[in-house]
Amino acid sequence: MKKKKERRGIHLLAELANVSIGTVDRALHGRDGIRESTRQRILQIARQIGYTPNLAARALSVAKASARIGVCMPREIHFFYDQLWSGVLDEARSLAQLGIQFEYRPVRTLGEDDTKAFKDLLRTGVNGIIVAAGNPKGLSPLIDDAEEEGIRVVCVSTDAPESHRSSIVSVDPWLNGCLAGELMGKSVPPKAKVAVVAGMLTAMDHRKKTEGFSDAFPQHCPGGEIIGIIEGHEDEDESFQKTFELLGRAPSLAGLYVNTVNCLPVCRALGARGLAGKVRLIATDLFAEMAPYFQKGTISASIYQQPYRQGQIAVRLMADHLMSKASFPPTVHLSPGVVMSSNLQLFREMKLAPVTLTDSVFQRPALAHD
Amino acid sequence: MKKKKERRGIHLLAELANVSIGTVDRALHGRDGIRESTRQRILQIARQIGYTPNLAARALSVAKASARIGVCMPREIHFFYDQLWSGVLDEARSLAQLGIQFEYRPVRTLGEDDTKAFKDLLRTGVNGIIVAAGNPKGLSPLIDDAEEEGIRVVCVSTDAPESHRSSIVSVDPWLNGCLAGELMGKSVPPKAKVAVVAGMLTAMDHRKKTEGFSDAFPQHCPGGEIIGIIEGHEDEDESFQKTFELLGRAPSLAGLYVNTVNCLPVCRALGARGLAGKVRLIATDLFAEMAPYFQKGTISASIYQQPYRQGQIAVRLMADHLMSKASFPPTVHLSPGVVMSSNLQLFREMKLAPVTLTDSVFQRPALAHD
DNA sequence: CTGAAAGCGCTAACAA
DNA sequence: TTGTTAGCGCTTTCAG
Repeated sequence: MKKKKERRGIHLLAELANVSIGTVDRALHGRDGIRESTRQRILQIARQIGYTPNLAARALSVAKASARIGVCMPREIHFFYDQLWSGVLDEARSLAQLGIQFEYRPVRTLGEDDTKAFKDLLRTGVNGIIVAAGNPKGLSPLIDDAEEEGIRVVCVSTDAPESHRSSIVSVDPWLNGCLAGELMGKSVPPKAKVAVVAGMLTAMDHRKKTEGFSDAFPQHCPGGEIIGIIEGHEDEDESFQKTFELLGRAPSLAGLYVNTVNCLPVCRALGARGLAGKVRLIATDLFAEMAPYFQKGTISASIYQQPYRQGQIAVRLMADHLMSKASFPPTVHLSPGVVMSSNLQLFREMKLAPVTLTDSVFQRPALAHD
Repeated sequence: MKKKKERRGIHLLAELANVSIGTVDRALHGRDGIRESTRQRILQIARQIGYTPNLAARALSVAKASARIGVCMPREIHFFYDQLWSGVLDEARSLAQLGIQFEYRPVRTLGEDDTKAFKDLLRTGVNGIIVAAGNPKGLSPLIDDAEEEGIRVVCVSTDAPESHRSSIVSVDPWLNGCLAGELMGKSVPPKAKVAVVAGMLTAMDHRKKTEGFSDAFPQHCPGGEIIGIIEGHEDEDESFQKTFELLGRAPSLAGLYVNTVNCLPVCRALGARGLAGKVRLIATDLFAEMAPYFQKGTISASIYQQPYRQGQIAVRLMADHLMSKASFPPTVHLSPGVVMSSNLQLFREMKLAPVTLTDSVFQRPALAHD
């Protein structure tokens, strides 16, 4: 009696359909050079036995000819973007082992030269691009061109809403403002007067956040009023002075919402007026230097945009598509986190850079969370 | 001129060290049957060229003999645990393709028969176990035995702190309570009186949450006072009645913290007293039926324990260890999320179960977030 | 102690 | 239109 070897995967299918694995491959991948009837028969069987491809084998097989993902995001070493990069790089590392390659084109600051970097990526022949679109007008036509040629584009953190990008991973800025507004509305007394410190209202992101705040705050604070909107233009001195001046002018101010990362000057202005802890300050994003202000109670809460996860998810989205033809969700809107002094220490921004000791040449870096 | 083929990985090492790939393998894996000097030489070279193993190839090669992970968690179809299961199952699915197998032993409710299920898993010969330790006293010795034999145990959501489990993935209950306390303290006026609705204080988890709340609340509400702690014993009627009664007794109550998932009866009691929206209600966890109470303002906020991510992370931790000898972080404490009406819709509990259309037999399910 | 070789499931190039 | 075959990088077994 001939001992029949137990076959699996594509071989099993071949055996069941009485064809060769080559034919099975053609059927599964919609390649041509196969009779339609055979293809249907094979697909039918595949469905019946619940066939799923072994991705490890596929990755191994295609090894070099595999997918390449281009990444274009701001470098700006502090604050938000280095976490975004961490998320991307961590995820990239674990995908590298599945044969996916990465091409990085950091730009100095958001929107600076990003069209150039984007074109450059196109030229090097990537299959997908992840981009923080700081400059949507300039980028949109390029994105459309790329998509036209089948190169999928995922925006991360900053959108190019007019373009035909495949997906956007971000915290919706309007909602971000809403959450701040709700939190503020619930933590100041009725009829309270509050103000907003923005970067510059010409930036879509800051405008949307301000709008969200203005929409939500009155709903949660009966009779509440927004008595001022300051533009700090991301300048330390300007932010300080304008805030300082506002605090002088409106001594009854109950709350301040800073919708940019630049909250330190505002904290100092509050301190200088002796109002630290008196005025509810809701900030945006998180970085180590904010910690003391949380502890002193100067900052009441911060709306955290989960940069690490944004990076991680953008990469996974693209990789899942490239590896398994997964379709893109049109948008992935993460919920912003609320940071307060209680949970402050749990955020990765507060951790010392971990000592990564590679105690063995064949160890993968440990899983990171955020 | 003979065209020399470009070698990679283990073959490259072999070539450089002038040995066969078999020897390289022995060196890298600390297997015996190799002279110490050869091993050192090979490791040295590996380090120099920055060798990293191709995990896809490894997975493919070991295919069947690969790792098996056992999972033991409550089934309880509603609320928290089905999200925990989703996280586990989604992550499991993508790992299945890398040759990792899963063995599931759901228990009916937390702590029920979990020692039996755990023993069962040990018997089937898994290499790692993920368990929601509802019954730490019973489980601890079993966990210790398992670890003794090299079977790594990761607790998820509920800890067995006395045991030698390799890691715990959870939201720290004390901190959970703290965050609720801080949020409450900041959203009621000074000298406010608030109360806590717990499940039963004999449960460690509920006690810790209550403690955290009691620690944090007074710090953030000058003169604030906790005037009552109710035990609802997870019983709808009891919770309703006790809350209703409390609200009658203490009409000046400004806030209520419900530290169990069972907040609906409390919402109803508030409604019955005409206090919905007047008393700040901070709940715990999230499920679809809570939505209308958010919209009406009955529930001011909820502390979200990220069950989906807990499951996901526990699985990844174990897989990374089993596949790449990654070491376990002793604890992974996630930050709880704050759910308010603004961001409510972004949580997976609020989404309809998505229609997963498998438009191709070889498609992977799309990435899920939380 | 070390080398050689088979095979994991899949893709791609070539043969028939 | 279909079949055959050579790898992808690694583990494992069997010979030397």
